Amino acid sequence: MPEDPDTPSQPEMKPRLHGELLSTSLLAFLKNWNAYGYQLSQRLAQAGMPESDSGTVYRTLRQLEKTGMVSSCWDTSESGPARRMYSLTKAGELFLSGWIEVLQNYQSVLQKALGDLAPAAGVDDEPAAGDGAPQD
Amino acid sequence: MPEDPDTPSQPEMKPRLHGELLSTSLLAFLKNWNAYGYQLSQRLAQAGMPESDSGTVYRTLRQLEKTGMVSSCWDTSESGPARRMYSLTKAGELFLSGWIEVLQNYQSVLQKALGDLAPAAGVDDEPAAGDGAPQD
DNA sequence: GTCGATAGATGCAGAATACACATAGCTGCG
DNA sequence: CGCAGCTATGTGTATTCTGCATCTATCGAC
Repeated sequence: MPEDPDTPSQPEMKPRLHGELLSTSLLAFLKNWNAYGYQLSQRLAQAGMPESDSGTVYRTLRQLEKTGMVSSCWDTSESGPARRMYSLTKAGELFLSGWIEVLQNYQSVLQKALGDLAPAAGVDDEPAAGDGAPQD
Repeated sequence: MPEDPDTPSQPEMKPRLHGELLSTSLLAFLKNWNAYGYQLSQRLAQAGMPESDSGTVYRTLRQLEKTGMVSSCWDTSESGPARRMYSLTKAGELFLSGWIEVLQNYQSVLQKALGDLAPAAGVDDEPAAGDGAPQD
């Protein structure tokens, strides 16, 4: 399909939860709440997150298990298909807390940029690097 | 590479900034501040973000331009190699503000989960996440 | 038996990424 | 000059990740 000058075939830039956003969201849910994939997938949607592919959720959970962030076991106590119950490991907690600084910086960057949302004291034209004056 | 039973070859789960985290960080920096790739790459590190591959930063910027989020032009006013100056477009601003809701939910999820884990920081506490505690 | 909901997983094509490397302009220095 | 080192932007490529469709399987209702 040739591209017309009138119809820009720009790829959509719609928000989607995956990668580290998804991983950390899952870990966060598991912090105080053991759960299984299907449940987590639904909570994500209920929490107002952009819709995630359930296949990706399951794969992400397995990968988190492979890296030792979570552990799982089958739960057949209830009727219905067996569920793989996940729980956060020590390593997962550490990883999660390590992400806090990253996320806080990230939030800070975004809120500074958006000015009106951040109740910060002063909004400068220059981006304050937070840790100090950037020297070139 | 075969894995030795002695050396746990678990993939490292270190925080890394890419994908939408990287894209939105770059857009945020450009909100009030026109800049070029090398500069942005350094600001990212100065802002406390995990180190990002500069190649990825350049490619991400080009991709953001392709999707109309930013625009660029060469700057040869200073001595040294030419710089590709980027500036945020209207579409970029809209996309950025559209991300705020996602981010607020994301922050809310993490902050709820991390409540007791997070180091004491003067982060604004705004529990407006719609639902309450997760329950079965 | 068939339908739908639950619960988990995989195959595949296309996209994104990390790492190494390439290019080019400029500065300092012996 | 030659040459190293920094600035500034990119590319090649193998690997990984993602979205979508599809598949298995259990259970209750009809």
